[in-house]
Amino acid sequence: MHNGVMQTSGTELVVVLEQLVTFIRQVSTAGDLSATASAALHRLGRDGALGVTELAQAQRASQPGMTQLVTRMEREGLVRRTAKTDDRRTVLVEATEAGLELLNRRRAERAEALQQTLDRLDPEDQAAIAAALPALARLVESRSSD
Amino acid sequence: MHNGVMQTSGTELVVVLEQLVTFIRQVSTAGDLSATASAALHRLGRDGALGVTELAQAQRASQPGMTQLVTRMEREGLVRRTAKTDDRRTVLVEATEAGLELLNRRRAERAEALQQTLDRLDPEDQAAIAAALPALARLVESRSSD
DNA sequence: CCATTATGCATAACATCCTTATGAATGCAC
DNA sequence: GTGCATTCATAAGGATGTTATGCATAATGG
Repeated sequence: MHNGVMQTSGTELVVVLEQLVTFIRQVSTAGDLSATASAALHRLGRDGALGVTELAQAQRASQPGMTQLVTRMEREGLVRRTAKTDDRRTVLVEATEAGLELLNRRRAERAEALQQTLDRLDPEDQAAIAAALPALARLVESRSSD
Repeated sequence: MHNGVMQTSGTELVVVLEQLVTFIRQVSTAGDLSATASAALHRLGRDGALGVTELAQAQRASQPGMTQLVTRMEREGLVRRTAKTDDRRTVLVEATEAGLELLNRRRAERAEALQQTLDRLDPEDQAAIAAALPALARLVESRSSD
């Protein structure tokens, strides 16, 4: 490549990401989750039990909306409400086994679809993407800690 | 780890993309578009005028749903309905200037937010991402032509 | 060339999922 | 304890999606 300045362009990255977003959105069909439901379940899978208000803020959703979403997901067996021992106002929400399994299934759907597309690329392109993965991981990492 | 080949992993890419997706979703606030509206407008901006049914299929939405969405976006001045000369059943939908401008504004929002995060990365990470951009562009390119 | 069938869009009725406003229970500060 | 803050739930309504259906136009086949 160049040895000069390799300017990383947010604009170019956004254009690519926009298309990957629609791609991913169309591929993940298992479980019939709304966007908010998917994101909330994802969060619970990563961070463990959270309060309803906490979860709502994390998803930029209203607290009543999150209460209702939790009720729906609870009815479908994806999450469980538990009491917080030291504060009886708080309701902790955690993913059930079925919820975690659904997450994995959806991720597998996406991964497989992506993999098929990756496999059709030139080896050099595949290598370039593979080489950028750690950097992209750090990008989202630095993002989530604000 | 256990082999020498630089294997591009769909699974790892999906994990990173999932987080970038939520990031982007939270950043794009201009115009207050639904996910479907954003995707449809994006499509119109890229591919020009399309029929309502065509547009619905592209977004995996129902045709009546797309009719209603087009009606709403038309009311907001984002798209325009025009007649197709050689088939009077078909209604062609195209983005207006205001629609295209809104697309650009949303993209700029996303790009700026991403850029700020990119700027905080190590130069090597920035370079790795920049180097992977053409490959990622080809990835989505090969995707959209199916 | 006319009857039949297919296609494309719109409308109606309804479901889902979000919002704001508000209430009830619990915790905290004084 | 009284008053205020916090947390979740409920109620009511709005936005946005769905399926079922109708109407206009086009294509097809005797």
